[in-house]
Amino acid sequence: MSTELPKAFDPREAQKNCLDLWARLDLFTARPESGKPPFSMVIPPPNVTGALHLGHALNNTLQDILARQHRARGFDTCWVPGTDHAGIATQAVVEKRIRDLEGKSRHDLGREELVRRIWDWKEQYGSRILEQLRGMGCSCDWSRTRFTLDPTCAAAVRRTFFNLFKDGHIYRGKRLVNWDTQLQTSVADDETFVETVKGGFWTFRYPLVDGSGHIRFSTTRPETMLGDVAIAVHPEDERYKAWIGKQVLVPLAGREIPIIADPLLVDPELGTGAVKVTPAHDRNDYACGQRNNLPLLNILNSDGTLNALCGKYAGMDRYVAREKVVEEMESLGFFEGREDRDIELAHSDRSKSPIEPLLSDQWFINMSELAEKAMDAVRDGRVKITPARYATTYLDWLGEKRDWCISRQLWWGHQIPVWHVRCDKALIEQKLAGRDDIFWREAPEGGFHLCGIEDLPEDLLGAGVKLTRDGDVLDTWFSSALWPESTLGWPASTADLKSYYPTSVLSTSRDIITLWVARMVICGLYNTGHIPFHQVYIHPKITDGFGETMSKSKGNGVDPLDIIDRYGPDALRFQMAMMATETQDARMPVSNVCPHCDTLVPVKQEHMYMRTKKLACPGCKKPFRPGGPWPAADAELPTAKQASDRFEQGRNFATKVWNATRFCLINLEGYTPGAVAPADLALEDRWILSRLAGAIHGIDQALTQFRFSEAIKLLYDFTWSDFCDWYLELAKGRLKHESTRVPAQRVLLAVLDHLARLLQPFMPFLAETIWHALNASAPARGLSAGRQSETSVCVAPWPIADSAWPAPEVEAVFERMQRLIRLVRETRNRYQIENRTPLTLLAKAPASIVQGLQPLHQVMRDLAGLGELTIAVEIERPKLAASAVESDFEAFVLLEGIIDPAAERQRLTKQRQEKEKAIAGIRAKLGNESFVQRAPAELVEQQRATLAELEEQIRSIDQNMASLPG
RNA sequence: GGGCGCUUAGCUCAGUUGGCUAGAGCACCAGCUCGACACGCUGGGGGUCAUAGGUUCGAAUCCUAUAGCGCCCA
Repeated sequence: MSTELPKAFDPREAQKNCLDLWARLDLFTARPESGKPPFSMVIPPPNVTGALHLGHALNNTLQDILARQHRARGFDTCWVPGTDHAGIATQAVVEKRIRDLEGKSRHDLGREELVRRIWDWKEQYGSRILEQLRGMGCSCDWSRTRFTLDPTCAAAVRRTFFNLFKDGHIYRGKRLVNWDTQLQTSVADDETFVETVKGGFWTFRYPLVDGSGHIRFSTTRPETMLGDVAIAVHPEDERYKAWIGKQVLVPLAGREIPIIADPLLVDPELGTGAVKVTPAHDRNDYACGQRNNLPLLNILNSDGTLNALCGKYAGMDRYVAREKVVEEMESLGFFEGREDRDIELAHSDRSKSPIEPLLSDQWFINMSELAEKAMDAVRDGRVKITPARYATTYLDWLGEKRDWCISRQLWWGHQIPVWHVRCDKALIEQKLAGRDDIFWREAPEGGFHLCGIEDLPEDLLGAGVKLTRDGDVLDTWFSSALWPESTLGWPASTADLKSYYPTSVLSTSRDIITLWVARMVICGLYNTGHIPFHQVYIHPKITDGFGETMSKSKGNGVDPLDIIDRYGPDALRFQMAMMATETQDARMPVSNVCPHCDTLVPVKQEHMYMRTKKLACPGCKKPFRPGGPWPAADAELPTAKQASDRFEQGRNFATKVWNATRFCLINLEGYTPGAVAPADLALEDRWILSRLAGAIHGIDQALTQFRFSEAIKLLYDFTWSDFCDWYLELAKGRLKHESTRVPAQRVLLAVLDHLARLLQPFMPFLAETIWHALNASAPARGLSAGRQSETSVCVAPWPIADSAWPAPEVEAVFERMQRLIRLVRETRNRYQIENRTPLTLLAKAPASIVQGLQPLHQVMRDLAGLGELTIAVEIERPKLAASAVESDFEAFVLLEGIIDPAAERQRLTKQRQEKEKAIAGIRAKLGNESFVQRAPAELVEQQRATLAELEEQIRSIDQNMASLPG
């Protein structure tokens, strides 16, 4: 009953079939009631608006390997998928769309309508990336899919905020933020970019109040003089030492401010050595203000105009005011001059407008106490970070204990559950007595802050006292920080929480160790009293061929969907695992795929950033547009997809495994399942089982330590070099004879069965397809009793090596045989002897080795193409032979009769003459002085090297001639 | 400025606590359509392990310095 498989593995077909099968069998749903030990992970939730990129492909392949391997090992595996609402990124996408399509701003729509529109968008596109992950084979528990804004997560956010507020960890304070005056929101540091703009550098002076002189200083932003609260000088600066503590007058404001000493803010070598201090509008000044207890004077409105504090400048745009201020200072005689200067200015990613540092009211979490506990969790090993060096990143950052600003001036997100009210304290005390779902405290700006677990009605305190809800939303990282417990149902005490929290492993990228990992530990400990995960694995980064991070705007990225399309999901996963080495980031050279002829054209650096608009294919000479950040399809030129030939290895491997299976199934004639007694195992069977045991052990070890690359390499080498190159070749002989066929089939199938199961976590589509092919032809297989196999390889048990398999002595014998066969093959190649011509091999070795090799004689004859084979303790040294002398044997491949010594001598003589001729040519060149002096140095060097090589070759030829008899 | 990492074959990377002649894939060369596989088979060439010192019986591996590259934080 042999079934012949199609010639090649079809990844597309396999993907479709497997996804259907897995969905139908519902294999990935976790079952806390199963009684199995739990293994759980939460996915780092990708942005809802996002699409799959290589980083996702990498991280989720690695997580899936862990999930699948643990499932196979009998763990109740729960891998929670989900997406993140990604505050500003998502809001910006939808806002831009509305602006483009309808010409409306968010203020035109209003808060409620905008949020509704974003939800619409989310419903439409929000599951795209999860579908793509499913297409990669990720075995998430899709029934547990979460979204950071869904009711379950919202409940966790609400409870956490409430508790933190009640416990006094949350406070309201002032902070300098990056203010986008156009969108009128603060933006995070990583949402800004720096651009050089033309600006000015103005020098002014302020008079000392006691009339003893003037102090000169320079600035790039003259309008901020309206908010100056001090002039700072270096304490060691002899020019100003005497003036420290004196008062100067800010002429525009009529304000007297002190001259202070600050060694950190002031560099006495630069400019005049005196610096104006505007703590409300500059980061460095702010820090200086904190150090020196200076007041904060905010001079800006949220739209970038000057505020009421600025007198006659109030309401004026800051850039207009800049000019007016200079004019007035000049008319007062305090202006000294201006020079042009290039200014490095931060701009908002979203609106492209210049960022204004602005002092504003924000909500903060005080980190002093919370951070310490999170540090302890890593220090005492409850949370283990791999690679260990990243613990430093974690600890250093938490050690700074910088308070976490959790408010954002956005509409998309969890609105802060705090209501402001101004009324008598007595009223609140009276109305809220006995309420444990509402907590209140006095607000620093006057009135009270009320925090509720549920939304509070406006008239909570009575008709005359209106509650106003805080308009800000929480930082997206706030809800992400609760992800491990919120996805599992906290604050409710659910079965999931009980079974799967703390989670087993968190796998993520190194650049969010601080933003995300540290905060999850903080919140997990605070909310549940337990760490959120036992292990943190930090995966490497994939860069392009030049070591640069891949990005859309650079056009140097590879789209995983293109890779799946071209090479299949298993090839993508194979390569991702292959690249996950411990020490360093991996480069992935990127190519454009010629749309005309499918040639891979490597991306060069000059092609990036749309610098090259048109490329000619080196293959078909036709033009195309390189892939990358192109705005829209070009009617004139087809745009290339991007790919990388690195993925060929995985594709080739899949084909190799496929064909090994095919071979096996073609040779199933007469197969019956049944046990193979150890005594019935041939030497090569014992060898492959020993190798298999080694591979299983190595893969297990590697995966425990997150050495994904090592694991897949072991599997690759075992499959290709041991199983295919040797074992299959050896089995061919036995499969031909009826007497030896059945045991050979049984072992072959057993090894292939193990291979499919080992492959499953890494290349699940391939493994599953093979599994089904095996099930169709040999549903019962295995060494012991011919075990009936599972419907899906995903639930087939992870291989465990039999303790009887490892056989180092067998491996030693086998390895000796391989060396002997290679000697014959090498000789054959060297003398260009046809495969059909039988050779004679003589080997001299100690008795034990002679005996060990005895069972392999037939196999050696087959694989080396030997007519005669003698391995003995005593051998007469032959005259004409290729020889190898090794520690455990001496071997000769007879050439007598194969090669006529006279003809061989003639051949060698001719070869020698050719070499001599070449040498003569090069010597002539090198002897020519003008060549040596004027030719490029590397060319000369290369010629010299070639000369040396040729001379060496001549010596070898001479030795060969000398060994010829007669 | 502070921290972390990297530099090994033409390219991309392995190389675990120091230990035989430093490995793999791709690329290259030669030869193979022999009943799994040309996305393949067989063999081959190719490395001063960034540089300079040091520790050691022994260093790609440990230490110091230098050069170059990358990332994070300020």
